[in-house]
This record gives sequence, structure tokens and C-alpha cells, in this order.
Amino acid sequence: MGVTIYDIAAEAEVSIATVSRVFNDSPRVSDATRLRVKRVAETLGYRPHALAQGLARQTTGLVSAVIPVLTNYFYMEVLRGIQDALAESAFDLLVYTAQTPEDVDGQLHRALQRGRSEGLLLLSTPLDGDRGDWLSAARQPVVLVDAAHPGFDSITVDNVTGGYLATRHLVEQGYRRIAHITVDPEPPPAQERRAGYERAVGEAGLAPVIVASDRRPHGFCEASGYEAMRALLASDERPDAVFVASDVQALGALLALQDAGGAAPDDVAVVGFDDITVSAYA
Amino acid sequence: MGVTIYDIAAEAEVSIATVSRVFNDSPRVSDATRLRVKRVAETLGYRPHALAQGLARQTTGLVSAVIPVLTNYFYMEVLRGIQDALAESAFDLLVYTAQTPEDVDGQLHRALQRGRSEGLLLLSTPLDGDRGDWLSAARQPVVLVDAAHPGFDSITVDNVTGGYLATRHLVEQGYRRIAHITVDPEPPPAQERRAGYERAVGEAGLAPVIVASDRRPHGFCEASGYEAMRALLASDERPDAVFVASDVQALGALLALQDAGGAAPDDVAVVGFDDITVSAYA
DNA sequence: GCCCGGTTTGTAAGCGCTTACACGATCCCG
DNA sequence: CGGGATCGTGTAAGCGCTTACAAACCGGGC
Repeated sequence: MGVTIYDIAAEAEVSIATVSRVFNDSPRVSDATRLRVKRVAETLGYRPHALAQGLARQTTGLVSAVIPVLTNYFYMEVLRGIQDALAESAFDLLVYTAQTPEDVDGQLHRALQRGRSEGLLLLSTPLDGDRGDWLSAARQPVVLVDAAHPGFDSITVDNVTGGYLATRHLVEQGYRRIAHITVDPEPPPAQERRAGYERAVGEAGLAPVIVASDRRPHGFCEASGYEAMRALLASDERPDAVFVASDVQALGALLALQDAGGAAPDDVAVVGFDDITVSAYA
Repeated sequence: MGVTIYDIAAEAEVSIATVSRVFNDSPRVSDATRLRVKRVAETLGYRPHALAQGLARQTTGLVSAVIPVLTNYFYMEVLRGIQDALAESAFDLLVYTAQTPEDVDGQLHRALQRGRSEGLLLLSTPLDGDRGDWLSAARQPVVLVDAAHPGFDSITVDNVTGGYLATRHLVEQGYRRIAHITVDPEPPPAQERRAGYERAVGEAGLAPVIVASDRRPHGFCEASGYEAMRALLASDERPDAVFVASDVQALGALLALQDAGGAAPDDVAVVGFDDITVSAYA
């Protein structure tokens, strides 16, 4: 079916080794031969067979990314960043997305299939229980994104500082009643953001007001932010600014504000965290 | 390094063929042998090597998706749908995203590397020029999503009907001055949506008002909707409803409305097209 | 003319797995 | 009790490519 190096070798009257060398830019080929092989390959429309190359070279040229939930702006941005980085390299990207938190292990299993990818990017997934051991057993480089674990490389968002800066920004703008919206149960990143918030609020001598709304299935969803904002607006001590733990929640919070007839930032200022494009609407 | 079927064969005292048969659920293996092999494989931690399997079976178990721009909610939803469908099957997903329209060909080239994927999903990419011939030369199933071409399977959004229905919805709500926001240059899907809009407006005996805002680099961006909406609000014949060609533009339009001190839908109703989650804010 | 070093090319052994074919063992039936 | 199915297993030939090693060739110095 496809054109192989044998076809080229026959046509160009050389051995397959020579053909292979030409395509691997080996210096041990005379210019004349190189040219002839290249021309034959061109006319025959040869394209190397990735699988076969992989087997022989013991490498796949693939990297996989396992993502908890795809429909979240934050992950899109991360994915885009990954693609940018990979574009330079010779690696292609396998994407595995879990539909539910339980599904993550299944996707991981798929991604770690031997001979598939040779590197794993695991997004926002805490390495609970034996998942850590399990991952190291896979014998391939693993990078944790937005999560950390001793023994693995990781790229994390500095949530504490981020939360601190966002809150201090509000303080500097002159807001005095600065509330914080988070979720319950509170995942580690949210805890850190809250810690940053608390520090900033404390330094400014203000009183922290924290609303943790419990919403399934995904804590960081719009509805969660909506509910929390409603509660805040209805409270006696209505805040004049809110630092929301995630942008998705921030969207919900904005909606609640709008529904209540208010407008950001005149009425209540809203700041999200992830700084994705949508933030522009805050 | 990795455990191979040879290791298992040696340990279980059978031939590699038998081991292979066990893992391929061939019926031609006695229960006793099957059990023994499975147990040995288990203790040795054997995992089949995807690459080698692929080479031998002449199949890769991979499908690729080429996406024009990743940071667009619409594509996320599509991607999620693809993942859902693939989850059932034994295929894994390679994602290639182009950063710019020109980059699409490059990504296609990568995706079509022989021996990589055995199926291509091409999103929102018109098959201009010789791209069609070029794709058929790749000898692998291609499905066009949100684009059409004779000679290829395709899944498309019925833009005309969609535009018609969205507009008629506004008509039925009692709105009379219904404008349409699109982009210039107008890609085929937008043209179709406009056609649907024009039909609905015509049937209702209303006058079409169309604003096409020219914004780079991506026509369907927020800024584009923002500008167009500003123009509409400033016009003499200010509309009481707007059908926007895309949700992303609709977001921009809403922002413009808000900035101008108006609120949807009391002041001006706004309807987007793609019906993604964010639409809930419209 | 011969030997040496360097360059170009070929031969062949994998990479880890699947599978057509062949072989020996069982089994059933006349 | 022999002959043909039937079953379980092994042998070996790939899949398309890379690469260590060996062979062939060429030129130059002696």
C-alpha cells in the first residue's frame, strides 16, 4: 500500500540502509547518492512510517496530556501553551480528558500504555494514595501542572501570591469590605488562594469575609459563583469588592450581580483568578 | 527495560505465539495455559507495547483532530464530543492546533504523517485550492467538521436553519427592529447564518439591519462584537434585538451594551449562535 | 605494487508483536 | 484399531525502519 524504503532502494539501486541514512541526515552518504535517493523518494511520494520508525528507534515522538475536565477555560489556555511548546519539538500531543474525577485513573492508564507516549503532563490532579507510586512505575517523565508532589517535576501556579496580589490590588483601589468566594470542599489551590487573600486582608487591617459554596459536580463552576454572590449581596454587610477563587466562578458571580441590578465595578468590584481571556469582562 | 512477551513466554514455559494469543483473546488456547500466562504477566507487570502492536497489526489506534484555533469555546465543545465518542472505542486522540490560519497546512502535514493516525477530523477548515486533492492522497478517512466538501464526509452545523430559528425566536418574542452582527470578510458559515436571518426577517416583513465589523486576526472575536454593537447603539434606528453570528461576538456585544448602560434583554435582546455554555449569560 | 586510512555502501540483526502454517496430540466413529 | 477431524501449541515470517558491523572502494605514501 504505502511506499517503503524498499521501494525507493530498488528504484534508486541502493540498499535500504542508504535510503534510511539519507532520511536521517547521516553524513556517511555521498552527495550523488543522496540526491538520487531524494529524487526517487519525491517522485514516489515516500513518507516515513512513524510507527516503524518509533519501534526501531525506541521512541514514539508522542507526549500525552491528561486533563480532568476539558470544558474549562483554564485548561484550554494550558493546552494552548503546551501546543506552543511542542510545536518547536518533534513531539505530537495525545490528549486524554476525563469526564469525571473518577475517570482520571482510566485515562491515565490509557495514556501510560507502554509504547504510546514518552512523557506525561498531568493537569490539576492531586497525587492521592498510591497514584504517585503508580506513576513512577510507568518509567516515563511526568510533569505535574497545577499540582505538586515530591518526586515529580511540577509547574504550579503560585496561588498564595496570586491570591495575595489580587486582594491587595483591591485594597489599593480603596475597597474596604473585601469578600472572598471559594468552594467547599476546598481543593488545595483554592486553600492557597484563600491564604493569600487572608494575608492581604489581614495586613490591611480588614476583616475577612469568606463564602464557600458547595456545588457539584465541579466546584469551580458558574453556578457556584452565582450562589455565593447572591448570599453576599443579601448579607447585612454587603461587600464592596469580591475576590473570587476562579474565573469561572467569577463569571457566575458577575451574573448574580447583574441579576441583582448591580454592575461591576461601580457597585461591587469583582476579581477572578485565572486571568483567562474572559476576565476582560469582569 | 520493559517486560516483553518473550519474558512471559520464558517464565510460563510457552511460546510467544501463545502469549500473544492469550492477550488477543484467541479461543485457541487451553484454559490452563491461559491462566498460567495471565498470572505470569500479572506478576511481571506486563503491558503490551502499543507501537509494536501497531506495526504488526498495521493499525495505530490513533485518530487526529486538526483545529484552527484552540481558544474558542466552540472547539472545546467539539473536542469534548470527540473525546466522548472515542472513549468507547479503542482510539486515542492526537490534537493538532494551528496558531494561525497559515499554520493549518503545517499541522495537517504532521497529522497525516504515515503511520501516525488512521483517521482525521478537520475542524472548520474550508478545503481551498488543492487541499482537497492533497487530503485524499493521504488515503485515510477524513471527516470534515463544520465545513463541507464533495468527496468527504462531513458534519456541519445547519447554519441557515440555525440563523433562521434564532431570528424567528426574536420575532416571536415581539421584537421588531432586529439587527444582525456578522464579520467582514464573511466566512461561509456566517454567510449561511445571515441567509437564515434574512429569510426570517423577510418573512416577518421587517427590514434587515446588518453590521459587519472587520476585525483581525480572528473575525469571530469579542472585540468584533463589541465594535459592531457600539455602532448599532449609536445609530438612529437603534434596534431592540440583535442576532449575533457567533457567541464569542455576542459576548463582546453584551459588553458594549453594558458599557453603554443598557442591559439585556430589557433594553436590547442579544442572541448568539453557537449555544455554548457561556450563552447562559446572554 | 602494496598497505593503510578514510569514505561510501551493503548485510543483517534487531525493535515487540501478530499470525499463517505446520505439527503432534486427542478424540470420535466406523 | 486405523483414519480423519479437532484442538493446542510452536515455528517462523513478516510489519517498516534503524544501525552495528563488515565489505568494498579509492587515493596516497612507501
